[in-house]
Amino acid sequence: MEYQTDLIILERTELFRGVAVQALREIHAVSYRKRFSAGEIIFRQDDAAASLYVVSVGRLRATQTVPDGQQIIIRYLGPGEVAGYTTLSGAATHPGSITAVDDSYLIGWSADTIKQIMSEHTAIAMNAIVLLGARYREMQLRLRELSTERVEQRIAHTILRLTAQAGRRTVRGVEIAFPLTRQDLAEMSGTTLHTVSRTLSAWEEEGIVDCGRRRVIVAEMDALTLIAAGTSPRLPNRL
Amino acid sequence: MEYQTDLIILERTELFRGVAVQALREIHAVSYRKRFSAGEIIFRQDDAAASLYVVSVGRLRATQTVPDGQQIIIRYLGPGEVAGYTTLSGAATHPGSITAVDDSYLIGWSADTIKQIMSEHTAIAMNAIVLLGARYREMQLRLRELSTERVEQRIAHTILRLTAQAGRRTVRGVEIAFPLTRQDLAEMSGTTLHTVSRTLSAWEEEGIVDCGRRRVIVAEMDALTLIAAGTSPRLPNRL
DNA sequence: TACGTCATTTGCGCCAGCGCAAATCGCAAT
DNA sequence: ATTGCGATTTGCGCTGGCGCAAATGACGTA
Repeated sequence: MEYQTDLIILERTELFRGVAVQALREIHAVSYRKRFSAGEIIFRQDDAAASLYVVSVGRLRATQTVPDGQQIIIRYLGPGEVAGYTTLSGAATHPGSITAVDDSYLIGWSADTIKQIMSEHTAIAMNAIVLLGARYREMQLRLRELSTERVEQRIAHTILRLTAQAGRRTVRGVEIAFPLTRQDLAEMSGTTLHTVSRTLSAWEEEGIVDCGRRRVIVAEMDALTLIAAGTSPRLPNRL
Repeated sequence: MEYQTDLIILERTELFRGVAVQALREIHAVSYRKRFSAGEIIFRQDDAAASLYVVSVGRLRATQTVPDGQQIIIRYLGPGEVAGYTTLSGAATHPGSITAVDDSYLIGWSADTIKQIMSEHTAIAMNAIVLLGARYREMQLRLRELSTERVEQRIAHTILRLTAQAGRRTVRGVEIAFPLTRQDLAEMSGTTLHTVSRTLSAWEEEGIVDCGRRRVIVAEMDALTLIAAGTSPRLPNRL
């Protein structure tokens, strides 16, 4: 049944979209399965790029670290998403690290295998192009946000992005479906955990969010969207 | 001879690397040539992504604009570089604008044509993946810089990147080979033209750079590299 | 040569958000 | 329960760098 599950994941993965089931079986046959516990490191920054994974179960976090210890979070990866695109694009080493934030099962291929697969299946190469294009565009957007918006807007955008990617409807609102500290939010928004904390407290007071330890629930999506757009009334002393 | 020149450009373009000359001729045969004067717009943000260009002669600037008029510069494109990768990756519209900063000649293909070409030549699809991967990594790097570094370092990084991309050796140092305002530098570094001006003035005083109207020459590459790395002595009142 | 336009420089004041530090809280394990 | 650790909150002071505005300078044009 793991076999079944993995096949279903592969079918749904952007990278393998439109590939015939028969081909998918072959691709699956040359893959390997690997388990990582929460906190384990999948790739370490600057390690040789030797494999590519698709997340089957769990969640990963991609980060970039600076020598002095600071780091930023590039993105989170959920089921069906691809970790290690660097392996596709032929770079020698990983530009960042990838860590499991939940216990995770990954489906993997060696660099050679995946290149072989791509050259045999044009559709997959095309999918890779689409996938990388989308990520590139997302980065452009974030770069723009970071350059032009103030902290409150950026935090709002970050949270909105997370709900879109891993939101779960609950009675109290949309919950981000994995543990997330203030520090994490700060590393995604380009600020400090202190500022995130203050901002969330203010929003909580207004009933826009409802959050606790490592948990964020968005109660009023619309209000958050307004803040993200920068069109919010901008209360004189929101903080 | 334009035909000759274009073929040489295509041969050297990352996108067509490793493609047989014969195939390249065919690819060239289905392309069109287009001239843009300095200041003309090649793509407008949110326009339909209908074509892809390779720069033959000249230089382009890719930007992203926010409704309120602010913009950031994503990158500059010189001879041999690809404008409109969005067309490759199947997005409906351009995520930003592209403008000619010098008089430029571009070699273009329609969206359908380029997709056709890619599906016939796997090597080109692979090149596209490499190309997008490199750009994605560059964006990750810039995002990290913008999140973790202070203005002075970011400006230094920006200038170093530009010299690497379009540097020209002169007796006075390495010159950035196209007109570049303080505002442009600001939009690449995530700051304001005022701060860029102040910073350059300080550097000029120390003999690190030598710049004028729309022109930057780096006299002491090493000093700039140190500043970029954040290891510079950090004079108490550098500004 | 004079003029208009655009780029650049620079002074000055201010404030968003950072850094530090201390207190509190919540969860898990013993 | 108790203890311990990590997450979170919050107060306080400071400052990097922004915003405004005015002056100056460089270049193209008539």
